[in-house]
Amino acid sequence: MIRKNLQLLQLMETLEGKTIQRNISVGQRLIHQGESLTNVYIIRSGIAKCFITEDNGKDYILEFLGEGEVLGEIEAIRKQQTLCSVEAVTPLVVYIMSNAQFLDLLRTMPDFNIVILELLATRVANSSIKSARQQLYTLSEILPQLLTMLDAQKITFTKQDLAEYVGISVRSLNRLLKEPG
Amino acid sequence: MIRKNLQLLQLMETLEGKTIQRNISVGQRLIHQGESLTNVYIIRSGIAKCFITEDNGKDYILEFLGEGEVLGEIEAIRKQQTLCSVEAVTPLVVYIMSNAQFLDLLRTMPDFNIVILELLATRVANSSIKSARQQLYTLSEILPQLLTMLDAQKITFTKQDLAEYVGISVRSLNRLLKEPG
DNA sequence: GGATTTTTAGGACATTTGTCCCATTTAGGA
DNA sequence: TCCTAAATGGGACAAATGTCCTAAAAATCC
Repeated sequence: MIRKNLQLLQLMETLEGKTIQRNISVGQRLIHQGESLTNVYIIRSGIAKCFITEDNGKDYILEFLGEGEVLGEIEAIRKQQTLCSVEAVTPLVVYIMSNAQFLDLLRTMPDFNIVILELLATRVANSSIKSARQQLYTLSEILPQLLTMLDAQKITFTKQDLAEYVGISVRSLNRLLKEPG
Repeated sequence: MIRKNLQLLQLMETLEGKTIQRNISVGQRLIHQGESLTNVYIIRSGIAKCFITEDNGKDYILEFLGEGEVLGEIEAIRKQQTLCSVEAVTPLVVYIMSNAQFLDLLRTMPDFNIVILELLATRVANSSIKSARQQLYTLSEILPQLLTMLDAQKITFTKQDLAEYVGISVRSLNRLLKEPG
């Protein structure tokens, strides 16, 4: 539900001094879908949501990202425009490095390289599992698990965010929250 | 629709002699979901489908993979069991290397490393876009694009495969193919 | 404190999709 | 060529989800 990468977080701590940090307040948008990025961000603390806005105006939340997760790495590696937007769900502290710096670390620091490889592989795995679940199960089968996960974290999401995460309308979400119990 | 990676294909050609090849016939399953893998495969020719089977017995096709695409790299990098199955849709020729060999290439061959990084980044991007589309649009909005793509390729998929790719039942697919026209 | 905006809840109806089933067509094997 | 199995097409009904709308509750601002 909320991804973390403590390994990378540790690694970033060893790099302090070489990186800049910035604070982002709730609701502020760090990355705008479709723009060109010049920096890569790594979350030091807080939670962000990463979402795609489609032409019909609807949003789909891909993931909630927490400590040690990277933003903009896909774009830096592929040298393309951003495919999603990122917004702070709680106050954020992020490390900032330029694309060039990021690519350089990948090239020259084996530990960093392997951590990013693992992170990307994990992203593929998670997003594959998520979309398979959403396509093959009814929401009433998925929701219980989701609610359990939510209980485990201390943050409360808005209904809107929850609905966008599972890819349904708020109306349907409300219905589901009522009926099965 | 059918992913390819010509860059990696070229790279593999330069490595011939160091790798083994194998032929896979139509319908044969190369990778079984949940098993432990000891090898990484790279498609030299042909098309494979990569799919997840859920507990309720339904399948969801993540991608169709063609020339230069890799199989089992996620598992080799993460050292975990396979998250999906892979089956030959057309006859396949694949390069085979051991996990150790794959990880070694990543470590020692910068070109290989960057190609795999790009490939993983592209996977994340594609799968994100695919699931956002499927959640936010009605199938009747997606199907036309899909059919256009299909036309471009020469292979014909079974209705079953098509339905599993878009995550609906064959019945619904048939309905959609009738009505809008 | 009162006004305003955001969030939450849910009724009513339309649309989409699934399930179950059966008939027809196609492809392959003996 | 005949037989069987797989693939295709579609009817009828059920279930899931969306859309539109309205009202109450909660949060925010001045």
